[in-house]
Amino acid sequence: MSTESNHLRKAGLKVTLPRMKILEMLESSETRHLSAEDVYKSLLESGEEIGLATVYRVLTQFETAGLVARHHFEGGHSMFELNEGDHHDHILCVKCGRVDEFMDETIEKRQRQIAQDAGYEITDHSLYIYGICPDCRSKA
Amino acid sequence: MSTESNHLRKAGLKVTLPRMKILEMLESSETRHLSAEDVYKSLLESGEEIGLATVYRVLTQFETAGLVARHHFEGGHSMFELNEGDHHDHILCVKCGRVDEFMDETIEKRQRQIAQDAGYEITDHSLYIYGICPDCRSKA
DNA sequence: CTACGGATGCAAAAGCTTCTCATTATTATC
DNA sequence: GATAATAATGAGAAGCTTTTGCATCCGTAG
Repeated sequence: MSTESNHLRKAGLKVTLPRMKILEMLESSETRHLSAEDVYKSLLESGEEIGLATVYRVLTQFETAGLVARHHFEGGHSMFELNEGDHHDHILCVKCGRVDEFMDETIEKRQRQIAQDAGYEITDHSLYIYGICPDCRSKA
Repeated sequence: MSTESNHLRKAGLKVTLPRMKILEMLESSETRHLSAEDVYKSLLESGEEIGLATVYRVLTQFETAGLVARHHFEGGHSMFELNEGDHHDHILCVKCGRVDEFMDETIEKRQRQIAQDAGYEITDHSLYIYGICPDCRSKA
C-alpha cells in the first residue's frame, strides 16, 4: 500500500485517481509552492486528464484535512504547499517570485503575546516578507 | 482651501469630485478598513453618484500616491486603509471581522534581521494574526 | 460482484477587479 | 471669466480565479 493512499485514508478521503495524482504532484514538484493552475497544468503535461474544478476541490479538501497549507501571497490567487509538519513563514522575491521559508521563535512568541494582550484567542497567523532576493540583487 | 484638496494636490492628482468624496469617506468612516465595495455603497447611501470602476481606480491611485494602504486579508478581496503615517500590523477576528492594529518593534527588528540573513533587500512585509476577539469569545 | 454514495468533469455561474471608450470635468492659458 | 487641451469619469463589457450544478463514473463496503 503506497504512502499516498495511506495519507488519503488517514484524512478520511477516498483513494481516487485524481487525489493520488495531485498528491504526487505536490510531493514531486521542485517548487514547493504551487497555484491551482500550476497543479492543473503540470498534470496536463504529465498526460493526466483531470479537470480544473477537481483540482480546486481536491486542494480545498487537502487543506481541510491538514495535508496542505493555503497561502495568500500578494497578487490575488492562492498558493498551496504540502504540509510537512513544521510551521514556517515566507519571504518572497518581488522580482522573480522566488519563495524562501523561515521560522523564528522570537516572532512566534511575540505574536502569541500580542494576541493575548489584545484579548484574542489566536487561531492562525500569516507573515510574509517581500523583498529582492540575492540573485535579483546581483543582477541589477 | 480644504485639507483634502491639498492632499490630492500634493499627491499630484487633480482635485475632482469623486476623489474628494472618496477621501472624505475614508476619513469619516468609523471602520478604518474598507473594501472598494464598502466605499462604493457608502457613497451611494450618501447620495453620491460615483461608479464602482472609479472607486477602484481612485483607490489604486491613492495607494500609488501613498495616501492609502491596501491589505490582502484572507477571503480574497482587498481592504483599504487611510495611511496616517505610522506603520502597523493587524489582528483580525475570524468570527465578526473586527480588525485591530498593533505595532511591535521586536517583530519589526527580527524581520529586518531575517531578510538580511537570507540575503534579501526588504521592500515590504505583511503580518496578520487571526483569532477570536474578546467580544466573540465572551458570547460563545 | 453489486449497489450505494461519494467523486469527477464539463460548462455555466459567481465574485472581484480591470479595461474600453464615449462623455464630461478640470486646469492652464488668454 | 471664457477656452482649449488634457485628464477623469461612468457604464458596461471583459478578464481571472474560484465555485457550483448536474449527469456520469468510480471506489468501497457488503
